[in-house]
Amino acid sequence: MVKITDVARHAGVSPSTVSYALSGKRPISEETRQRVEAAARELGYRPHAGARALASSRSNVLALVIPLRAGIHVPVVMQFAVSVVTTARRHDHDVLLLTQEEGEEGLRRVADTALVDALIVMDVQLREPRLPLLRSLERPSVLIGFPADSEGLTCIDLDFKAAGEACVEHLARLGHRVVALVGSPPEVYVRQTAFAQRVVQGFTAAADRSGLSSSVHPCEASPAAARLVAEQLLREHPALTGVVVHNEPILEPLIEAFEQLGLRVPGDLSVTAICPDELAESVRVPVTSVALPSAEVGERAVELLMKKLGGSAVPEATLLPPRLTERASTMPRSA
Amino acid sequence: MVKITDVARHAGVSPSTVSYALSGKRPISEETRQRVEAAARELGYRPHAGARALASSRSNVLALVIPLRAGIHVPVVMQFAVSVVTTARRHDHDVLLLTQEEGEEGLRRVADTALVDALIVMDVQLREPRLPLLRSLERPSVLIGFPADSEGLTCIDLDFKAAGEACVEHLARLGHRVVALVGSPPEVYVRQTAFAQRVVQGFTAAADRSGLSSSVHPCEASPAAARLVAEQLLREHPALTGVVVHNEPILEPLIEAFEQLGLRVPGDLSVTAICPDELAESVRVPVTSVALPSAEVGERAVELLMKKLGGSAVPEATLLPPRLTERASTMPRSA
DNA sequence: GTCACGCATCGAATCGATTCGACGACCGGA
DNA sequence: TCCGGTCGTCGAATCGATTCGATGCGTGAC
Repeated sequence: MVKITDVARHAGVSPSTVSYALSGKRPISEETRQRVEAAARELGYRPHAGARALASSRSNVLALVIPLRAGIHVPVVMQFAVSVVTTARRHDHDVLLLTQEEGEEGLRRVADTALVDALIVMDVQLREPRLPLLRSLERPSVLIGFPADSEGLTCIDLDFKAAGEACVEHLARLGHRVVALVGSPPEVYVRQTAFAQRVVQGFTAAADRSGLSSSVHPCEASPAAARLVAEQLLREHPALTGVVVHNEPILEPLIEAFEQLGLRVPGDLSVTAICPDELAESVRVPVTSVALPSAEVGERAVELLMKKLGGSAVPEATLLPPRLTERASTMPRSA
Repeated sequence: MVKITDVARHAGVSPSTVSYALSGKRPISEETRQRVEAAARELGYRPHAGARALASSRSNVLALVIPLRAGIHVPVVMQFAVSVVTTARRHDHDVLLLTQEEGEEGLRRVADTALVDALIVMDVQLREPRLPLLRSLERPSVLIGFPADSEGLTCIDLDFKAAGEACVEHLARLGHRVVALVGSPPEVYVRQTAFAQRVVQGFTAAADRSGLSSSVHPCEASPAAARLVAEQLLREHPALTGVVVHNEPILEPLIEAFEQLGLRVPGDLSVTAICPDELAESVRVPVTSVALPSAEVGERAVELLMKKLGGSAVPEATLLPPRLTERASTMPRSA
């Protein structure tokens, strides 16, 4: 292993000068800097991560806590994770992967051992048990999602309430009067996952405001369950002409089920969804949707952390406004 | 931050004794050990990761390189990653997440800075450009998948060739004479992903051995593409009664397409797949399948690394034998 | 010509653990 | 009683960087 003293000797300067030349934390003459850089390059010098962390009390590693529970759409998590890693690398940081299984003890461990400088926590619940811990850690964190009491924490997410509203308003504008929300599996609501509830809030509020008749239907993430919900909807709400889907895996099966029941999309039924654009576009009938911007959320989350690490203040709440893209699955209600 | 000297003082011993008491690397009297442990617990002592890494030249971190390319089934990657993290934790290690985007430079960086002790590389190609680098690193690695020349490396994966064979043999045993393989998207073959090719090899070899007529059909991962392939199969191979699917996202759409074309599964067409059990069971007609044991592969990969880190020799190749589970999608060919 | 100031560099302390060699106490055997 | 050998503990060196304070040199002002 080549170390800083090797570089120093090779460049004819002291170790501290090497450090300053490479980090730029103190002015170094152009000529010396070039010499140091050349020496480092020639010898293939790589600062030892542990030594650096010890001396600088910065590990340049972020922790990312990912969920692994049922009812969460895996590709979204993955895309988010990739975006976090990519953005972190742009800021010269690496990413340590933690599963939720580790729980609070895991967070405490990586924070207290100084293994990481900061934390990103996904899948935040409305009543989030980890909040006291996160507040007490000496390391900054960013939550993906909004707990009930986010006081003193930094949170970011798509504005799911506004997303629910946007879908309803879009349908209302097209003249639909009876709408339904097909949501996530029941367990997602039972454990009070924040974003699922907010969609319901927005959906219901906007429907009430616009005087629409509305109903909410949780649904398991299986094609069979989708068919059941489709049948139930037609039975219980015969006048239904607008559907909002917030459940990625069943988007396509649900539309198929409707069509097999004799309803054309969008002819008889307009469908909108809250899901990744990629998914909305891959359905046979491309679906009008509010994008789930996982990549953007990941990127912004890392950037918030970097600001906090840099000592800057950041807003406690960052709500990304919904972006609705019209596609082939919605049209004005036929008279 | 509470450090080892604090614990030492509190327990009335020297720092080195604390270290030995907690690590067990030297015999310490039962009584002192208890005192040290009590002190550590009371003060909430957590060894500083950087300091520990510097002194012991072990970071207790593994690197995991995940693919992010098209045509790879995301849930499999995710399940694998989770299993790696979980197993690593059991061995007191953490996991650093790298994307393939980082390339060789990323591998070199984390290895040379001693940020990680060892590496796990997923999505290995037949002609794998990273091999020379991996061989030259001073840190052990495990590859998920088999490159063409795996000499001197440690590789592990499902035995995809045997998996392809198992599917064909199952169909042959049931009396089917004309079989087809619906495979991964073309780009997966073009870039010579090892596992995809091996399935084809096994499939073809077993079909030839059993005197079956066989054909291979790459397929994009979209329902529309599945429908096209279904139509093409019926057109070009009217006598077809057995299908092997090696493409997770289209498993369900493909079966639906067959049924819409008037073929009953398994009545007219027996279908087997190579995919996670979970997926095979969630299809409307549960599919006879060879399991894709991502969790097991992840676990075994970590354990191989731990052995290597411990100085033990490990086998260069670990091929997990295929495990075929009969479900509702296959039956003997009707006369 | 002298003094003060600034820039570039150096030396030494520091970060917080692990680990090696040494030392004292205690034991049993001769 | 003396000696060799364990067992348990300590002290000091070490890992490889960063960072603070100090120093020396050159420059410009008076």
